[in-house]
Order: sequence, then structure tokens, then C-alpha cells
Amino acid sequence: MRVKKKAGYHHGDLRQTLIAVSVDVITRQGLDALSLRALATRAGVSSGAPYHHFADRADLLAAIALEGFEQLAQAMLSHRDAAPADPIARLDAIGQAYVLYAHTHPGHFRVMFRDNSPAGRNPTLSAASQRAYQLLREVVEDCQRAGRAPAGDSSALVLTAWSLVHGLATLWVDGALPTGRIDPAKQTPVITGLLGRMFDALGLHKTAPPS
Amino acid sequence: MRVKKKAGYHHGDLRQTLIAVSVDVITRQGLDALSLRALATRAGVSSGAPYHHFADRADLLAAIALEGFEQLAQAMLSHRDAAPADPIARLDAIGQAYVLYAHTHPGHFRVMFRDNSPAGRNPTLSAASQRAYQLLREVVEDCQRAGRAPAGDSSALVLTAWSLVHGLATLWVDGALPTGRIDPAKQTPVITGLLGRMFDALGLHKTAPPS
DNA sequence: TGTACATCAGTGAACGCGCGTTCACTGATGTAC
DNA sequence: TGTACATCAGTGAACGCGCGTTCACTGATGTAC
Repeated sequence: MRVKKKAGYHHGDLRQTLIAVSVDVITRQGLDALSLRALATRAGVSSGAPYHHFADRADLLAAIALEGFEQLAQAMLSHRDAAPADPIARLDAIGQAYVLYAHTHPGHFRVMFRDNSPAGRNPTLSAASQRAYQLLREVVEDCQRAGRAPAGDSSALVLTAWSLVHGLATLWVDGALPTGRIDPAKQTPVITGLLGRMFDALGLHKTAPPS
Repeated sequence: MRVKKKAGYHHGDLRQTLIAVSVDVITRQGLDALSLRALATRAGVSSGAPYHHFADRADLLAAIALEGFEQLAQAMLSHRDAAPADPIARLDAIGQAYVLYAHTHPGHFRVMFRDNSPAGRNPTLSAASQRAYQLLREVVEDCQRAGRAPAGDSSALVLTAWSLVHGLATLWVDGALPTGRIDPAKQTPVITGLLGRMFDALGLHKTAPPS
């Protein structure tokens, strides 16, 4: 991940390089270990250089979070569209995409959901995170319309689905699962599948035969 | 929360005071804002004093996490025992206790599940966290035995329940929920209730009339 | 009850360090003519 | 195609700061006799 200088003085795409190196550091050593000075050194650049691309440390983190939310939404979208045209299958696919994204991009994920996360104050970031939320909401409401989930206000169902995948992702990324006893890679599809079966079981108008 | 000196030179219970002040700082300003020096000042004590009670900063955080896991297990236990003698009702109670604990003790909660959390390396801490996990596991297996949850290996069900309440707790504590649109205080019992209904709906041998 | 002394839990000055950020500068690049 | 010049994106030294931690010290407390 250490980056070799490209063509002498001018770097080429230092901004993107700084983001990539930051994510790598955060992934391996945690957010607290990220300092702009060390980051610049690892990127092969002097300590002042990052300030031509980011106003300050917080601005860099906001850029990482933004990239993360965009990637997350993209992952959810492509998983959804690759799934069979069945609302429960699509809910399952979106849930798996969420957990998988966190596992494969722990650096981004940590920054995205940092306590005191800037999402509340940064409109761009806030909009990007809501896009991912909307995808989840849409598929839950699709389930409701198909009678594959309890009818009525969707918000509790959406929050249930979100909490489930977010909790699993967080426990996994934070290394909080009892080691050896639980394999999150294997459990993820089981758990998202369970969520689908549960929604289905509580749906009022069954349209699919019981499994 | 600023602590007035008690009886001159000797503090009385500086160790507990340091923990309490730390939790307060973390709750209000986040873990990164906690410095031992500022902490000592807020506790009304010189900068070297904390080292008579904690080996270093990490040791202080481990003590906070330990207290947190003990309090969490206690909260789960008392909620469980206050609930009706019905496994689903008890699962619901334990789940609510988990989310409620996180909301009322965000300082502890953040330290407990810190990325790079020391729980993996500290046996005392690890044991305390597993005690809370065991409580959840027991109640899930009680549901299975009563035919109020799918039979078989419990681990996926336990992880489902844990992920659900942990995700909700984390999203709430981190302020990641869309403000105004979702009220987690109201949604918590709805969601834990939904979990119970879902487990029940997938149980093989129904013992209660459908609601 | 009084005294000597060991131990405990503070003080506060001092250390070295790495950090975020600034700034005058300079080399590289792109554009107008 | 060649030259002048504006702009961009680097350099690297310097700043002040707060931090974790150490240490020689001292006041308070508890205990043995």
C-alpha cells in the first residue's frame, strides 16, 4: 500500500492516493492511529502536501465517509439487481451486500459510522447515507406490497432490517464476536435468510407456497 | 460531574471517581476527547495521581469496559426476571435491556465495543462479555425448547438476536438514525417485540394461540 | 493513650514526542500569443 | 514552434500545543508496641 512516487514533483492523483492510504491505515490500525503527518509520509509526500487537497483532518475523513456511502449504495444496488425478481430475495441480497461491504471495507465502514460522525452536519454526506437507507426502505415496502411482510407503517420493519445487518456488520468489523465459536462469513447469509423468512412468516397475504 | 475535593490530601475513592468522570467525558465528547491529564484536572487532582490507580490509559479503559459488561449483564438479568415466565417475553425483555443500557450508558457502551477493543486480549473482560452473551443464548434456547423458535443449532438465532439489538443500540448511540423521522425510544419495544413474534412464527410447535 | 515508623496516595515539575497546521518558497505544467 | 507568464501542487522548516508518563517529594493514615 506504500505508494511509489510517480513522475517526480507532481504526484498525479494525490487526493485519491491519500484517501486510499488512509483507508489502509484505518483498516489495519484503527482510526485513532491515523495522523496526517504519517499519512503524508506513507504517501511519499511532504507533511504540507495534503493541505492542497483537504482543508483539515476532518475534511479528509468526510471524504472517506462520502466515498464509503457511495460504494455501499452501489453494492446494495448491484446485489439487489442481480437477485431474482422476488422482494424477499432482494431484501436478502441487499442485507448481504451491507454486511459484506462492511467486512470488505472496514476502514470506510468505521469512518462512516464514527461516533460524532459528521453525517449530521454535512449535507452531502447526509444525502449519500440516506440514499443507502432509501434502498433498504424500498425493498422492505416492496415486501409489504407483495404481502411478504406485515402491512402498515414500514418504519419499524426498515429499522429492524437495518439494525440487524448493521449490528452483524459492526460486531464483525469490531472483532466482538466470540472467536472460534462463530464464523460470521458463514452466518451472514443464514441470518439475512432468516430475516426474509421472518418477514414472510408475518406477512398477511401469502403469495408463495410455504417452504 | 466535576468533583469537589473531599477531605484535603487523600481523596477517598479516586479510582471510582476517575472512572465516573471518564464516562461522563466520553458520553459528551467521545472517546478521543478523553485525556488523562484533562481527566485528572476535572477530578480535582494532579496529573500524576491517576497512575496510583491505573497502569496507563488502556488500563483505565479496560476498567470502564469491565464495569460496563457487568452492568449490562445485570440489567439483562433483572429485566429478564421481571418479565412474565414466558420465553418470548423474556427474550423481549433481555433485548430491551440491551438497547436501553446502551442508550443510558453511552460512555460505557462506546468503550465496550471499541474497535481494537481489548476484550480479546484481556481474560477478565472477555469473561464478563461472555456472561452477557450467555444470558442471551439461554433465553433463545428456552424459546427453542418451548417450540417458540426454529429448532436446531441455536447459534444463528442467538447471533440474529444479538445483531438486532446491537445494531439498534449502536445506531442510536452513534446518532446515525435519520433525525426526526425515527424515534428509537418508541421503536425499541416495537422491534424487540417483532423479534419475538418472528421467532414465534418460525417455531415448529406452536404452544400459544396466534395473535 | 502516646509515640515511632511503614505505607499509602497525593503533588507538581519535568521529559520527550508527535501532532495539526502554516507559510514562504519553488519546480512543473498549461496557455496565450 | 518558441517564449512569457499565470497557476497549480509540491517542499520542508517552523510554530505552539497538549499529551502520556516519570519521579523525587511529602502529607495523611494506619499499626505495633
